[in-house]
Amino acid sequence: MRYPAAETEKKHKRIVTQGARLFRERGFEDVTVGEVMKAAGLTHGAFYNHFDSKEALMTECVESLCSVVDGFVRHFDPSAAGLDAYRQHYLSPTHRDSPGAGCLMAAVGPEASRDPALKASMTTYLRSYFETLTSHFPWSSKRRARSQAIRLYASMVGAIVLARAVDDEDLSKEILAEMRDALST
Amino acid sequence: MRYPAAETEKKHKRIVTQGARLFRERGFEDVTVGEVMKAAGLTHGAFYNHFDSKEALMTECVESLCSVVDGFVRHFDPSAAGLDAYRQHYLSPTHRDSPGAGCLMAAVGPEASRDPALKASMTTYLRSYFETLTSHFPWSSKRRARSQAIRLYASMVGAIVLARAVDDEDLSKEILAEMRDALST
DNA sequence: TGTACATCAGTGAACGCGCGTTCACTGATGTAC
DNA sequence: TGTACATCAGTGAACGCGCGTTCACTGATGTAC
Repeated sequence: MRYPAAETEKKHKRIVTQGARLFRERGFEDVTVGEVMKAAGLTHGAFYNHFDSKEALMTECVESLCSVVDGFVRHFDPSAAGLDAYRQHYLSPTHRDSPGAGCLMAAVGPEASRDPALKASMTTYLRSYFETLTSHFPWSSKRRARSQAIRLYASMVGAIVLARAVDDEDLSKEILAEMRDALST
Repeated sequence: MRYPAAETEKKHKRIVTQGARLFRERGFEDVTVGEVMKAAGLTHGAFYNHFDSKEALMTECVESLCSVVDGFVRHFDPSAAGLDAYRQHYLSPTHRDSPGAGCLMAAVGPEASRDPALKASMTTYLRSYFETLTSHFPWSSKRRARSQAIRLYASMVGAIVLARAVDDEDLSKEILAEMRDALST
């Protein structure tokens, strides 16, 4: 049947939102088109009215996260305290345990690296992330802002990857705590 | 036909070696049992004479890398210069471009986190890695050795993940260079 | 030492399943008159 | 305003393919005698 015209774009966005969540939770390959559509409240057959392929959905999900991340970072106060709060949040057990709502790079970085189309989107994502961090927070000097943003982000991504890969809560917390201490200096 | 008894163990090891390489290059899920067997010079049907399942091969591959990593790290001189050489190597474009021969955590950390059996193996792997680093290199003090090893390793993993996720050689090199500079202080 | 036979790792066809994708069909919406 | 009809996003069965896994078969090796 024909559906309300205004609903179509809403449904499209819901598919992207759910895809972005599921892909971060379980990886691009493990999540099926049917699962994403079900999470968006539709059946799998309608998928190809919105996207050319699963690959097209994957890249659109990555692209959609650029502005999400930008908005998220700008939520924090543009002060030293805000930067500290951002760091604390990134390195928290809450973030570690919520990959579906967390950092894209830490969740699917290696998998995305192997797919040329995703890699292109990830490049845009990372550039945008660096620029947001560099411009939003007060770094020790203008010249070193970008360097410090890159170092901070890379270190935090590594810490979350390690903390998530580990079975032992104490070891996992130790890793997060070490990185929090290292970066708060 | 019956095969020379001494060959069986050699073939088993070849399967594990090729699996460990392919899984790091392309991820656990994307690599097929047939591909691993072909790389080991056998056909896929013989696989189940060596392993109960693909999952069993995956965990054995991770376990096999514990001693490989230990041997690799101990190749470096147990001095400040040796530690520096290790850092330089880890953060080199060569390592970035050779995931199949490189760091397991940077190659498949997020994917391994989602599989309980792999996660258990990864925990052993990471513990062993930390212990090797802590005991082999001369850190500023005995008390801070473990802290510094954890911080170093997590930071380097993050840098490689980011450097690999990026399409642009300049940006990728910038990330590696930033982390080299940050850690050589 | 020589002969007969049991063993068992390796082979490749086949199975079952789940995935991405396609397609004929549906029927409320929006439009033409 | 009311009526007839074309539209097109959504549905769910179906297709084709590749994967992990199974299995009947092979035949050189190792053993029994």
